[in-house]
This record gives sequence, C-alpha cells and structure tokens, in this order.
Amino acid sequence: MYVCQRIRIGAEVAPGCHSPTLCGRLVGLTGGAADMSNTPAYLAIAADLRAAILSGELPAGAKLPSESGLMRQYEVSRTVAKWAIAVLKGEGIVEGRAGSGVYARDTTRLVRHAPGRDVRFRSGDGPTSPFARDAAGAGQQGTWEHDSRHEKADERIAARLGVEPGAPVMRTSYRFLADGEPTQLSVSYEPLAVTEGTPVEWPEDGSVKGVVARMDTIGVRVDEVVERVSLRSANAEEVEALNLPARTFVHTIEWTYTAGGTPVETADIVLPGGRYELVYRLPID
Amino acid sequence: MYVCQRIRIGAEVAPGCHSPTLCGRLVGLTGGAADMSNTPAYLAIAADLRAAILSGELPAGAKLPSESGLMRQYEVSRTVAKWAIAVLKGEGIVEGRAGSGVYARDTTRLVRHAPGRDVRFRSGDGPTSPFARDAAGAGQQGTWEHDSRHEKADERIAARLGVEPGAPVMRTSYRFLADGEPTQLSVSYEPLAVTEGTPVEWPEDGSVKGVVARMDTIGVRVDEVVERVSLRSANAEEVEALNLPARTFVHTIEWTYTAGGTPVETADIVLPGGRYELVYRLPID
DNA sequence: TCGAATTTGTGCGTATGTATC
DNA sequence: GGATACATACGCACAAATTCG
Repeated sequence: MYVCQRIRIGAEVAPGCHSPTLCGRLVGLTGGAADMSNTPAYLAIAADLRAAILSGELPAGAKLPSESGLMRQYEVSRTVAKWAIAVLKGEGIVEGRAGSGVYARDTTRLVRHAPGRDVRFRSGDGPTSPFARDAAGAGQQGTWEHDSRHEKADERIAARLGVEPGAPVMRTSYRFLADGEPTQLSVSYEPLAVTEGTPVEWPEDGSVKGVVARMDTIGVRVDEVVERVSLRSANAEEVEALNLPARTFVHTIEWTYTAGGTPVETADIVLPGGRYELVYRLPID
Repeated sequence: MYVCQRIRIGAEVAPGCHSPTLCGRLVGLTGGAADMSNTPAYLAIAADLRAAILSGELPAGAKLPSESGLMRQYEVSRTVAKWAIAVLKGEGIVEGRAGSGVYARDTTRLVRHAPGRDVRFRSGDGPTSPFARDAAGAGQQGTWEHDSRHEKADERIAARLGVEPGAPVMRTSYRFLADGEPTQLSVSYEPLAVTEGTPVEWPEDGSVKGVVARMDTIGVRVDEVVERVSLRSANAEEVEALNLPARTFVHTIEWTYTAGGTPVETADIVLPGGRYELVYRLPID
C-alpha cells in the first residue's frame, strides 16, 4: 500500500486517500456528481458498484468482481473490499453466496395496489384476490398457503379490533407466492363475534375471497380500511419464510377494515422492501 | 482468544463458536426464541444490543458499550465488535460519533397522515399545512424552507404531469423541520399551464397553503391523489439535508394530484425511514 | 467421482488519523 | 495535553460452499 501524495503523477489528489487508482477516478468525477474527494475508499467503491447496478451495466443476476478482483482493480486491501460489499448487502441490492460470488439482485419492483379504489382492477373477471391481481399485473402467477385457527386476542390485537383481551378471534396466517417464489407474509385476525357460525367463519373455506366480499355475503358492509406503513429490518423468521438474504429491509403494513366504525378484520403484512412499491389511490374530499 | 470446545464447562456448545461467554448465553436461550446455536458471534452480539434498544433498556441517546467494552464482555476481537455495531448502523438504530461513542437513536416514529380523508384533522382551526398538522399531532412545531422557480419539465416529470417534455413548470423544493430538526424533503412540480398568471402561481406567496386549497381558489377542483411508496437507502444529499447518519433508509413517496383526470401537481417526498409511519385511510367502494 | 482452486463468511491482530472529553 | 473512542485501513487464517477439470 502507498499513499497518493507520494506519487504525485500530476493529478490533484485528496490528502489521506490510500488508493491512487480510485483517487484518479474520483478526482475526475468531482466536476460531475457529489464531491467524493473525502469519501473513504470503501464507500467510493460501493458507490461505483451501486452505480453500475442501478444503471443496468450490472443487470440482475450478474456477478460482481470478487474480493481479489476488487483488491487488484482499486488497489485496496481485502478489508476494504469486504466493507464495500457489506454496504451494498446492507442496502439489499447485492447478495453473497459462499463459495460462488456476490451477485446483483433484481431491483425491479412489484406493485402492490392498496384496496379501495383502483379502477383498473375492478372488472368482474380475472383473479379474485387482491394479491392475485397484483401478481397478474406483473405477469406472474399468484398463489398462497394459509393456516387458520381459533385463538384468543392478545392486548395488541384486542385494541386494534376494539374487543376485550382474550376475546375469541380467527387467526389466519398466509404466505403468498408469485410464480412459486415467496413474496409476502401476512397474519390476519377477525373477531369471531362477527363471523362465528356463518358460512365465512373460516376465511379460506368458501369460494368468495377477500374480506370485503366475504363480509358482504353475511350482510356486513365494509366501508373503510386504515393502513399504517412502516419499515424495519427483517427478523430471522421473515428471512427464512421469504427466502431473503439476511439483514434486508421490509415494509410492514398494519391494516384494519371497519364496517360502520366497527373493526371486522386487522392484519399485519410483511413485504420485502426492495421488491415492492406500494400504490395508494385516494379521493380528495 | 480460545475456542469453546477446549473448556467444556459442562454446557453444550456450538462447534466453532469462539466466544464462551456468548455461547453460554446462546445455549441458555435456545429453548426460547430463535435458534442461535449457529449464529455468528457478530450477529448474536448485534441481536443482543438490538433487543436492549428495542426493549427500552437502552433508551434513545444512551451510549452503547465501547468496542473495548464489547471485546471484554463477549470475549471477542475488535473486528467482531465492529461488525456487530456495523449491522446496527445499517439498520439505522444506532449512530456512531467519532471520538465519543455509539448511541441508540430515537426509535419513536412520527406519523404522516396521507391527504384526503383523515377526519381528526379536518377542522377549520389549527395548522394550515398537512405537514404542520402532522407535527402538531406529535406535539412539535412544524416549519419549512422553500425555493420556487420556473423550469422546463424533463422526461420523467412531463410523463407524470401529462405534458410535453420541455413544457414550463413551477418547481418548488421544500425542507420541512419539526422543532427545528429537518425531517422531510420534497420537490413539487406544477404545470404553468394551470397556474400561470393566477394569484397562486407561486406556491408559497399567498396565505392559502396546500395544493387542494390553492387550486380551489382558481376554480380547479382537485379530486384525487395517487401516492407511490417505495424505500431505498439515502443518497449523499439527503444524508446532508436531513442530518442523517450515513447509509440509512428512507421512504420515498411519489404523489400526483389530479382534477378531473388532469394532473395539477406531482411531487417527490423523502422521509427518514426509521422515523416515520405512514397512515392511509381509504374508503371502500 | 474426486480433488484442487476459487470465493465468501467469519474471525484474529494491528496501525493511523482524528474527534471528543 | 492526554486518554479514550470511533473510522478507516493494513495484514492474515481457516471453514464451508461452490466450481470445474
């Protein structure tokens, strides 16, 4: 390793930069984008690779240079190469496979249309569930696994459903797949006070799919949904269930459907962050 | 350093684990939560610290153990302590300050109510702009900086506004502050074909705030907004403008307001991901 | 089928700069 | 000014997974 100042090949170079190759690049770039003259090498390399991925130069599935390759190209140590890759992993745009390499992940996003009003998908034919519609919109086949059971509401769910803690609820957990790949998780809760003994008590038993339609068949007119959108890093179960690389981000949606102000269903949805775009169409006044 | 197998104090220990202290903890935990017997030390330490932060044991602003402290507590090398901290930084829940320490960040979330229908905030009095209302809801003072100018629409904006590329638009960039702290960025575009020569041509000139109200005064009835929510890691400008630690995630919202199907404003909003929760209230049918 | 080469994942030790206290 | 702490960087080792001849 040597420091740029010592060579002084004529190029203006940032003090403290330990990579002549990289410094050269960066000095050449300072006129254009953000000023990188003081950027640490590992961030500059990450920025380089990121740009290559986002520009399409490294398409989804393409292999990034190996650590040894980066060491040669940028004249840095293995540590720096590792940190650069770690940054991109943290952003979820690359994925390492031990023994093989580091690969660019798919950055195209599936679109998830919020319920309520999206005119383009209201026609009578076609897929019946909201998820299947979104998948079809992306040219994919939407399927799902589910598991329903009776349970007692805990504090959190009781508050969201407006019932007493311990009240009986139907808990249904879903795993949604697009073209066979898991892409979405959710757990939904319905107060049994609303559905018990009706033909729609078990959400996936009948042919009618979706809360709104199901409730409609038993005379409950769902008229509003509130969605609370947040983001956090995926936990171990989610990484497992969604087949994600470790430490990626997810959208979480907490929704509650109400009929005349009474909650009839609440659910927690988890979507891989880098893979989804959420679309809301809202009427004004 | 020494390897667990060599001491065999009776506890069952994962092969290859280099931290007796940690292995002890983890073996003790395997009955409860996720199986960590094969978790790398740096992830196990990160999980430990994360749990302490999320449980409130380490409140916002609290100092985490120093690298040296972690080395002693968990009997690991500096490298492992660094990687553990790096994981938490990547998640945006801690922030390092050179020369000082690593601190837990505030994990409470501001609530951002989507426009349209939130009954609780429709009364005539109180703050006039949507942002000021959200800030007031969190007990904070909402203020903002802005900069308006005439510009020509680029490809992207033209497509969103349904005008020809190069058509004149009013571009207004905002930086919103809650109690003086920058918390939100946005850039909005309005086709001058709609507003030119009217009293609301310059968005921040008059006393009437907000697209809907402003357009209303010139007889344009805004009736719908579409929001597209995504997430990505913050770029250098955003880190600077929002005073974020490097490499944190942001929500991005791309919204477009329309009046009778004609776009009258489109904007890009950037919100620090870990600091915001987005709430949508949607009518059904 | 097998073994050698490559590559990542995890981990060790250390050094220097510089910000903070 | 000195001690502490993080940020960035160097070097190395070994296991496990993958690839390929």
